[in-house]
Amino acid sequence: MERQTRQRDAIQAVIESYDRPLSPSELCDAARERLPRLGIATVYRAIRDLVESGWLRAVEIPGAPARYERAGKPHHHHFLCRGCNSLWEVDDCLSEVDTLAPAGFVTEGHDITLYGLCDGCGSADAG
Amino acid sequence: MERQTRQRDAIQAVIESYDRPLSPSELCDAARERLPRLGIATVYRAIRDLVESGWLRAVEIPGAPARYERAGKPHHHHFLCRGCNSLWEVDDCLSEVDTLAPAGFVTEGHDITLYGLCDGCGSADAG
DNA sequence: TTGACCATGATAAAGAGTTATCGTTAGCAT
DNA sequence: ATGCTAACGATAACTCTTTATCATGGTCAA
Repeated sequence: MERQTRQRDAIQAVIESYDRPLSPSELCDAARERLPRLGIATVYRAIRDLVESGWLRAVEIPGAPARYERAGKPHHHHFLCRGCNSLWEVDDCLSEVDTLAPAGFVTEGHDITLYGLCDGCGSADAG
Repeated sequence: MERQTRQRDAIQAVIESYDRPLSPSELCDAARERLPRLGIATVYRAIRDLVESGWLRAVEIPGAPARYERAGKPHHHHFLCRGCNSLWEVDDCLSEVDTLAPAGFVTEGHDITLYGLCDGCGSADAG
């Protein structure tokens, strides 16, 4: 990533403006509000370069394509809404999870994913 | 699944004999030790039917194809080894995780996946 | 034992996500 | 302003997993 283009400006601006991780297609759709002709390949290229440079971080989720969020945030986890399929941040973490592995196993990290309905979908569902 | 065949016998026996969830290809490879000509399509058909009947359960993992384990086990989580790529069971669970979601969110379940090196790979790595 | 028909095995095809291709556009140093 | 060339956009191709196809074989009731 040597040249700063309007496309990458838009992609980075979208990442900064959202408070939750975005999938490549979500990211593309959001950036197209500024640049309607933005191609999905450009989004993937930008993601690759931004992850490589340490600006962006991949968030892997069970049974779904990876989402991406701004790197450098404090340790946290995620909540996947089955209503709107969007991924939300959960600030807290139970650090004790790293002690759960059997004896002899070396735990290097962990992922916690919560499932359910987000604020909006839970309200809509109940109404 | 109306007829009990040698193929399904072998597939179910493999599931019973392993103490960790298996991916379709792992399951196929293991069952081929008994039935060398076993086809991957047969494995997928058996998995579909066994999940449908409630005998087998899918385990979703971040960034990897689903694994399958015997249904009906007590609630537990998993450990993914980056050395041999196999998935292990972790018996304990911190039930407090269901309280982490933001206010207004409805938590219906959770997944915890630990990452690192299993007993065998950790020892091999260290040596 | 026989025979209907379900399951199998090999392989093609589907699907979804991601990457490569290539002619064109545009960022940036000069 | 000019020119080099990285980046773009459209789309084909690829990867990997999963499902469909269909002739053949095996199961199980009679």
